[in-house]
Amino acid sequence: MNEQINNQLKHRNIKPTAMRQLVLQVLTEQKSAISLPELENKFEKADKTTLYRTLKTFEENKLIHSIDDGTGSVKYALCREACECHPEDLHVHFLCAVCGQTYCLNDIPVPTINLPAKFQLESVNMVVKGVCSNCDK
Amino acid sequence: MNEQINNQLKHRNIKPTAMRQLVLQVLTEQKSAISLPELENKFEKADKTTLYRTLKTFEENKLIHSIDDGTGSVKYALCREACECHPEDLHVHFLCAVCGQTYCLNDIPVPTINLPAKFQLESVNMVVKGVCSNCDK
DNA sequence: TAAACTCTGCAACCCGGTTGCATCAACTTT
DNA sequence: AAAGTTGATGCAACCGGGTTGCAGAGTTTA
Repeated sequence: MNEQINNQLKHRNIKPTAMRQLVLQVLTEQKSAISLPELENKFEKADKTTLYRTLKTFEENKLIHSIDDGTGSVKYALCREACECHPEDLHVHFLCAVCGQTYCLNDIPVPTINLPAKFQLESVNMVVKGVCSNCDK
Repeated sequence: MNEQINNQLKHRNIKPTAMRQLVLQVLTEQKSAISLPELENKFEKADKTTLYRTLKTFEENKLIHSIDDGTGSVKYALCREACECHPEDLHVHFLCAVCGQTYCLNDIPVPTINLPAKFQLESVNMVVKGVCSNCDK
């Protein structure tokens, strides 16, 4: 049993059940964000609802964050350890129009926006669409 | 018959049928972006498919642009007359977490992003979520 | 051990979006 | 004007992601 996985769950106050360990394992192995339907396919036999609720639990506890890249299904990716999902933690996401993968551009923070008067900012979703370095050969 | 409406359609090379005139009329009256289900409700008797295809035609011809604000239904808003929906035409959108309305912040262009090497940019979707000036009383 | 609680799995549902197909309207061609 | 062509419209049905209700399995607590 991977101790690292359990520590991550513990760190976010998530009870480490077998399902959750497996799901976190899969998420850790991903290089790009993964959707619920994609996650389903990673398992031979796993219930959609359980995976759905697992992802929700992970998101509520800020172990992962969700990305709506406009492809029709929300994708999920691991948060960095210190992440609290506040506006200052947010980064840009990149959707490749060729391979359909969505990547966290962790090094690119979401630019600050000067909103009109009396507009309060809570969060920002910024998705850049284009061709990724893998597909631009 | 509103001549203005017909000119707009003509300007974008869209044949001015009765349905299209009506839909454009509704879109023109909106202060915020409108979704397909919302548009359906604006009409007593109108088929979802027709409205759907009308919006698609409008979008293809750059009369309107679509906004995925993460609420589950795509919203649409009029483009400005000279808009060609190129990256430099893009502006920020604002979703109010209280009233659920989505506004075009036409005066706020999407900030330029320096992508990693070999990443090509096509377009950007930037949605700021918060509380709008109407709800912040 | 019994009670309380949480997690899991199945079934069913909701809803936005989309497609196929038949019909209708408008515009061409002869 | 009749026939033919094209595109727009309307209906029905479908698809797929997301979500909820509920019962049963597993875990924790007293």
